[in-house]
Amino acid sequence: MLFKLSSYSLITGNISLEFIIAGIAIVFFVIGISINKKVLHKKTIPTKDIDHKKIEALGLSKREYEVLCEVASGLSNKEIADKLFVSESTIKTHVSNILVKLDAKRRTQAIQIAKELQILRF
Amino acid sequence: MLFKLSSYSLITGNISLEFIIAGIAIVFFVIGISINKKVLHKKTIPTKDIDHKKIEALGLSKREYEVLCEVASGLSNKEIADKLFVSESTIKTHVSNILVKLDAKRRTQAIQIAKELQILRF
DNA sequence: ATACAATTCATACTTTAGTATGAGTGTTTT
DNA sequence: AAAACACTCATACTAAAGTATGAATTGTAT
Repeated sequence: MLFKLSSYSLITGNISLEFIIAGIAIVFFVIGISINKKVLHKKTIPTKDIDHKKIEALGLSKREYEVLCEVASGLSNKEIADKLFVSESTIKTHVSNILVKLDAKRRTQAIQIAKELQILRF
Repeated sequence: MLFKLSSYSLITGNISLEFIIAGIAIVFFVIGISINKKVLHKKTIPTKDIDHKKIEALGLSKREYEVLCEVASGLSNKEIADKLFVSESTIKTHVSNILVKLDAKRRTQAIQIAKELQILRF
């Protein structure tokens, strides 16, 4: 196919040779991109860094975000309380506020939403 | 630069024209791959596919794995029950069995463990 | 100084999650 | 056929999660 194209360029003359070469370059440039995307990077997903601006925009305080991370790691309120040296009551308050700010009904949903918002790592 | 290359091909004559075009194709093919890799996929991490063998090894049934996915998406037992057209009681049974098989104390922990085991997507 | 936000905690309450147990119905395996 | 398994469901219970309300403390901005 490549040789047919080059033969065709000989027939049409030198006038549009630059355009043909440029066309080939563009085609293979695109092929290179798509090959790389579909073959070599078949098993990748984009992972952006944590969006600190979005955390602020949501009105999440430093402590609330800290609690959110622990929730996402699978800890119970009591376990988080012990880890952060506060009462379970305090964690409950934080979690409640987190749910409101993330518009979630449950902590599991909060985790999902937080990840979609790129507030939490995967 | 592109036009200089094409001019060069005119000077050298028609003999190696195919090779020059092929060379250009290869060059831009590689450029396409590298551009795609370095610029567009700067923020990517490898994500393995779901390890179905591991699911089996854990003894998770098809239905249990189905429930696990819904749990991870942030749904409540009742919501999962409605989605799968079974009773909440059934979902509770499934979740309980999932926790035992994943050695988790809570559903949030089960989600974490499942992701570490590459049983769930991120 | 005072208004404000963040953090802490408690108490009381409702809801959801999770456990234990037993059991019925299919399907597959031996 | 009988055993084994997967799926279903119920009831009753305990534990954890989540809500509502009020309040004290501390640091910070005005």
